[in-house]
Amino acid sequence: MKEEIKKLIEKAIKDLQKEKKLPEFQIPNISIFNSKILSYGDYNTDILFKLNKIYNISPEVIVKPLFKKITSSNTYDKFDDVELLNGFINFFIKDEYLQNQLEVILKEKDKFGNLNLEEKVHPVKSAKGGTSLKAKQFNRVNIEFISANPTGPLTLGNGRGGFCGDALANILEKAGYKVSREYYVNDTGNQINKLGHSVIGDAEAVYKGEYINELQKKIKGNNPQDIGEKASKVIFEKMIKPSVKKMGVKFDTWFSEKTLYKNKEVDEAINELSKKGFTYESEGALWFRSKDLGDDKDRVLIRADGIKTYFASDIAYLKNKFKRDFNKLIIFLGADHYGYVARLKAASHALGFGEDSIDAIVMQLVRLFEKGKEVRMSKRSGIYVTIDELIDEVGLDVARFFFLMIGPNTHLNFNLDLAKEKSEKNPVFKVQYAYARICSIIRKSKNFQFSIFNFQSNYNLKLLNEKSELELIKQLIRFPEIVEDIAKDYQVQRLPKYAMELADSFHKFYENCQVISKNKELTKARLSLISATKIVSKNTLDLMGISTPERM
RNA sequence: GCCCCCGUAGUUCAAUGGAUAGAACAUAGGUUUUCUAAACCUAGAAUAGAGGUUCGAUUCCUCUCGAGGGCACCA
Repeated sequence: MKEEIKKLIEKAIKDLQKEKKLPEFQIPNISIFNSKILSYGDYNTDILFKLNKIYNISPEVIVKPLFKKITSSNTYDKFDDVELLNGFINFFIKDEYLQNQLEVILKEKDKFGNLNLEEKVHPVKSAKGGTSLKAKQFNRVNIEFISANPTGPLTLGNGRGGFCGDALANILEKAGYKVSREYYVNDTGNQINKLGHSVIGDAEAVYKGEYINELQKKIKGNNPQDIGEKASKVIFEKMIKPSVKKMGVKFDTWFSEKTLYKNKEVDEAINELSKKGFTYESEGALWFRSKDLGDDKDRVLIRADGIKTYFASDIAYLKNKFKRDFNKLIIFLGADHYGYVARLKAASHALGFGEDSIDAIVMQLVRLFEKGKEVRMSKRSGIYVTIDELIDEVGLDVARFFFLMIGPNTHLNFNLDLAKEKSEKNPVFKVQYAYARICSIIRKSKNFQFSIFNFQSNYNLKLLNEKSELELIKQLIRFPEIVEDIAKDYQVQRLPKYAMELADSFHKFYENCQVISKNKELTKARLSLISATKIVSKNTLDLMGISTPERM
């Protein structure tokens, strides 16, 4: 709907420009809002303010002709009213249009909300000022998340990134992108050595916890590197992979850092940077000129002792991803890895891939609180809550909803006791309950020869004219808009919020309208409505990876 | 010291620069002979502080206060 209003306004402005009633100018991005207040319609736009601000077009000049243009086109097959108020244009959707949308939902079913966003990518301006002819398409997306070192169990922080990454991947797929989920396994390097020391239990031990004690029983020896590798394999296979499975996340690729070394890709990457003049030697080490490319300082690729840094393999990894033909990389990072962003973008630029091919989503850390005081979580101290513990305590659905509700920029204060208590009152149940209620009604409706699978277009949907019925349909048609918004700004928390609003609208409808009644026509119309609601609820919950119980 | 992020109701969180700042939990009260009361209805309750930009600021800018993270030839 938002898209249609946008087009309507764009066309009106263009027409006025053709008629010389408006000067030529590039039409800015037109924002369409869901109105918060009934009297302001269903949707509204602030475009008049924008035109005034950007092009200094005084309202007197534009308001009347534009408004006339909008209202004179065949607008009224969709709107009851388009009105001008306080500088906003408010749109009131026609009931009939809403009622007809149910048929669309019932036909598209699980495909309702599918988009083709990659076709809408804007042309890119080149550095010289011209506009490049080939529109840049970010349609093959690689999304990397969790990527925790194989040195210990997955923590709440890993879980947060995991759930958000997985949900975003689902949403991007829904929006029409080809998406690949990837976990980067740092199976070589210094931390493996430290893990070895920890298992041996010598003076250089850094990791602590029950699992280290367990590993000590199984793995014997005194070569830290050797033991570290063995231990990390066990951790990866017996802890991380099962946790990921428990989280309901499926990765397409588990990418091993080691293979980058085996295949000489690290050397190749360094050579390429050197050839292009982005490196120099100093104090016996090889440096990358990241400072020239927007980073705080230059970074070491090969240390004076000949060991390649983690960052060197990171560049090789970056190159590898682009070589696999991905043109958009999304990387979820914990706030403690914030420093990577600038150097990764620098590396991407140096390798000849645009900086805008990489989107780093920095998730703020999860902080653990107990009895009002913060407990510092760290794998090294052995104090942390694992994602397994949380799922065991509250269940997967609650855990997912819990993390998805919170925006990535928010510092999350976590209290396990509160989470347990909250699990019984978690809003996810309100959403699932709505779904179960719908299923229950449909089960009871068998006598009406109604089925979602054979919706008859002769059902009289015009009977759906109660306020709560129309409000519910308005929620339903917002679904594709929500998918689009999230695909663009990655703010995953909009999805659980929408799920709650949808459930809310359904529960209100349920209180006001009896679905199964003696009135057969009305019953069929209302069954159509709740069936459409069932579809959209399921589509929403599926994107979040949350189950849809038919009974509760 | 420099960089990033945050500060919103008693609590946990929302709000692409838009109109009267939303939920949930908690608190106080109400609703069930009708399709599931894990629901619905009602009430109270918030933008850390001071300036600035704007027709309009929770949102952008500056400063102050407060919390967290990052600034390695570690990963």
